[in-house]
Amino acid sequence: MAETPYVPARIRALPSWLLGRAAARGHRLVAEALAGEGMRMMHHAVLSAVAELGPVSQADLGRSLSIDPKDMVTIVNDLVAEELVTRAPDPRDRRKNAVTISPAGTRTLRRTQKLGDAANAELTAALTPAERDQLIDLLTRIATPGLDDRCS
Amino acid sequence: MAETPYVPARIRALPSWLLGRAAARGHRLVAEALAGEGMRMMHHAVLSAVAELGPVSQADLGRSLSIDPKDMVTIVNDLVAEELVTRAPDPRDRRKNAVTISPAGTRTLRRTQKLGDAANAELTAALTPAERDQLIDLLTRIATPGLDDRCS
DNA sequence: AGGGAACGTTGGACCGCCCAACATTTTTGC
DNA sequence: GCAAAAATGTTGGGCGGTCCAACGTTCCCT
Repeated sequence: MAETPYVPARIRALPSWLLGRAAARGHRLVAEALAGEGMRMMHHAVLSAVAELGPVSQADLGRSLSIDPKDMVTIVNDLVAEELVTRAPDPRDRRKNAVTISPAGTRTLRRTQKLGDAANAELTAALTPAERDQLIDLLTRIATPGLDDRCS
Repeated sequence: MAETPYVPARIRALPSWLLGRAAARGHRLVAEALAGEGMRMMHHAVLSAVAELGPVSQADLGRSLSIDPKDMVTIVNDLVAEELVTRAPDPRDRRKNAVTISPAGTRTLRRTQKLGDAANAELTAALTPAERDQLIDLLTRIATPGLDDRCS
C-alpha cells in the first residue's frame, strides 16, 4: 500500500460521482453474472418486463424501462433470435408489435433472475438488509424526478 | 393512455437498475449544468482533484479518480488547451508530468463547483439532508469493491 | 377524408470504459 | 557499474450504452 487510492473529498462527497461509481460496479457485476447465459443487462430487463407485463408493444416496453426505441429494436431482435420471445403484429393495432415471452424465455428468465439477484446481493454485500431497503427507497426517489409514485 | 410508464416490480427492486437510472439522471443534470462553462463531468472532476492534491502526476490522478490513463491524456490535453492547468515535467522524476492548477483554473473551478453542487442539490431535492448524508454513506460502501481487496 | 400523432425501423453520433503496444525514465538486482 | 524489470506518459483501437434525426406505415381525431 504505497500510494493509497485517495479520492479527493470534494469529488467523493458528490452524489453524482458516487452514483456513477456504484452504478459502474453494479453494471459490471450483473454483466459478468449474466455473461454465462449469453445475456446482457438490458436483455434481461426487457425479458423480465415482458414476462411481467404480458404481451406488450415495444414502445410501452421502452417507456417502462427508459430505453430508446432504437435500442429496443436491437434487444427484441436478439431475444427473438434466441427464441426467448415472440414478436407478432398486434391485430388490433397493426402498428404495434405484441411481444410475448416464450416457454424457453421463461426458463431462461428463471436462471437470469437468480444470477441477477446474486449479483445484486454481492453488490450490496456491505449493507444490512435494512440498509439495502433504504437504499432502494432513496434511489427510487432520486431516479424519478417528479414522477408520482403509483401502482406499488 | 399516457399513464403507462409502469416500471416492472422485479426490475424496480434491483439496486443495479436503480443505480443505473439514478446515475444517468445525475450525469445528465451535472453535464447540463457544466455545459454553460464548456466543461464536462470528467474535466471538472480532474480539475477539482488537481486543486486538492496539488502538483500531481497523471497516473496518480487516474488512480484517484478511476480514470483510464488514455482518457486522462485527453482530459489533461483539454484542460491545458484552455489554460486551466499546466503540465510540466517533474524534475525529480522526469517520467512524470506535474499537473498544477492555474489561476484561471481556480476561478473556473469555483464556478463549476457551484454549478456541480447545484446540480447535485437538484438531484437529491427529494431527500432530506439526513437522507442525503445516509445515501452518500451507503453509496460509498457500495462503490468500494472492498477496502483491502482491489481486483478486477 | 385529411391532418396530426404514434409505432417500428434504420442510420449515425457521442461518451465512457477497457486492453494492447511503445518510447522514455526510474528502480532494482547482479 | 550495468543490465533487467517496472513505472510513466502517450497513441491506437475496440466495445457497449445512450441519445437524436429521419422515414414509411398505421391509427386516431375532427
